[in-house]
Amino acid sequence: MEQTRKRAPSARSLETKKRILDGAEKIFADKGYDGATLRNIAGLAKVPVGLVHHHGHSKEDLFCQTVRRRADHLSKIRIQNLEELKSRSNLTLHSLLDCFFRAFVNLVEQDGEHWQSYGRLVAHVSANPRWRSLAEECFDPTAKLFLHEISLLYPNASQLRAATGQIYAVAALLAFFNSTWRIETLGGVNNNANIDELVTFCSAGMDALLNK
Amino acid sequence: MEQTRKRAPSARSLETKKRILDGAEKIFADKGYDGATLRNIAGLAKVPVGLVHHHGHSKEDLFCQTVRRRADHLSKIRIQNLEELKSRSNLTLHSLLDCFFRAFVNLVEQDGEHWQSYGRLVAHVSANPRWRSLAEECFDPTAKLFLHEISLLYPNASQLRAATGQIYAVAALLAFFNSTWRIETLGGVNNNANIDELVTFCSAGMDALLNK
DNA sequence: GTCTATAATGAGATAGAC
DNA sequence: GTCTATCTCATTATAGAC
Repeated sequence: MEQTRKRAPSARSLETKKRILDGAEKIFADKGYDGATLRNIAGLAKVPVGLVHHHGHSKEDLFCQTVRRRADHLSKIRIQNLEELKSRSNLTLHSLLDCFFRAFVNLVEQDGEHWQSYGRLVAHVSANPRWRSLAEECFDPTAKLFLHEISLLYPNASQLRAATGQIYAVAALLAFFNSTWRIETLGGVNNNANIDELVTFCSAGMDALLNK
Repeated sequence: MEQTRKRAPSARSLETKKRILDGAEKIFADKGYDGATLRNIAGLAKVPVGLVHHHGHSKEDLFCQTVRRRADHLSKIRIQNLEELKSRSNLTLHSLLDCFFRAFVNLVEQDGEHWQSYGRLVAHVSANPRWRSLAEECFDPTAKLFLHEISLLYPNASQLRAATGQIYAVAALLAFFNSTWRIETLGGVNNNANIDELVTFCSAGMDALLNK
C-alpha cells in the first residue's frame, strides 16, 4: 500500500518554519513584496536561503502564508468578540467599531513587534491589486459579518454606503498604525495617539454617512 | 569665458521627457517603486531604455520627479482655492475639507488617467518610510496651512489631535481613489461613490474628534 | 530536513557612436 | 538629444550532497 501521507513535521522543523515566517513578515512589512528579497529574509531568520525556498515554496507563496497565518488568528478573535458583545448588550455603532478595532490593538499591545509588522503588511496587501484574491480570502468573510451588523443598525442606509464607510474606517485604522511618523511630523509633538480617538472619528463619520 | 548655462531644451526633448514622466507615473503607481522597472517605463513611453536614464538620471530620481511634478501643481491650486474660499465667506470645517478634497477630485475629473495614477502614487509614498523626506517636501507645507485653519476653528483642540484627524482624512481620501475595487466587492453594487460622502464622513469624524 | 553550489534570468547603470 | 551595446550585480529557483 502506498504511503501518501506525509510524516508529521518535527518540532525542530516547525520551529525553523516559524522563524522563517516571522522573518518574512518583518521584511515584507518593511520593504513590500518586490522590495524584499529571500536573502533578506534568510538573514533575519538566520537560516540558509535554500531553507526559505523549502518552507516557503516560492516567494509569492511565502508572502501569502505570512498574511494568512495572522489573518486567520485575528478573524477568529474578532468573530468571538462580536458574539460576546452581542450576547452582553445591544450593539451600537460605537461598540461595534470598538470591537473591530480593539481586537487588533490588543494583539499589538500583547505582542507589539509581530502584530505591528502585520499591520503594515495588510497595508501592502490592500494597496496592490495583485493581492486582490488574497484580500478577499483573508479579510472579506469577517468584514461582511461586521457589515451585516451595521446594516441592521441602519436599515435605511444603502449597502454601498455602509461598505464605503467601512473602507474609510479600515483606511484610518491602517493609518493609525502605519503613519505615526506622519502624525508626529505634522503635530509637532510625540505620539500619544489613542484608539478611542480612532473609534470616535470613525463612528461619528460613519453615523453621518449612513444618516445622510 | 566658460559657458556654464545649459542650452534651452528643444520642444522635442520636452515632449520626450513628458512621455517618460507620464509612463513612469503609471508604472510606479501600478507596481510601486520596487516592482517597477525602467524597461517597463521605457516600453510604455515608447523610448529606448537609455533615454529613461538620460532624463530620469536614476530610478530614484525619476520617481521623485514624477511625484514632485503633480504635487507642485496640486499644492498651488489648493492654496489658491483656500484663499478664495476665505475671502468669500467664513470657513467651516466642512467647507475647508471640501476645498482640500475637491481640488484633487476636480483634477481627476478633468484628466482622469494621469491624476488617478498620481493618487495611487501618493499612496505608495505615504506607505513607505523610504519617501519620508520626499513626503515632507511635497505635502507638508500645504498640509500645515490647512491644519492651521483647523486649529483656528477649534482653538481648544490639541495640535496633535488635529494632525491625527488630518491623517485619517487623507487616508480616507486615498482609499476613495485606490480602493474602489474593495468597495465594489463588499457593497455588491457598482461603484457610485461620491465625494460628498467622503467630506461628510471626514468632517463629522474630525468634528467629533476635536470636540472630545 | 538541512545546507551548498550553481544555473538562469533580469535588473540598473554606463560608454560611446550618431 | 538620441540610441545601441555592454557591464556588473543581485535576484529567484533548482539540483543534489549530507
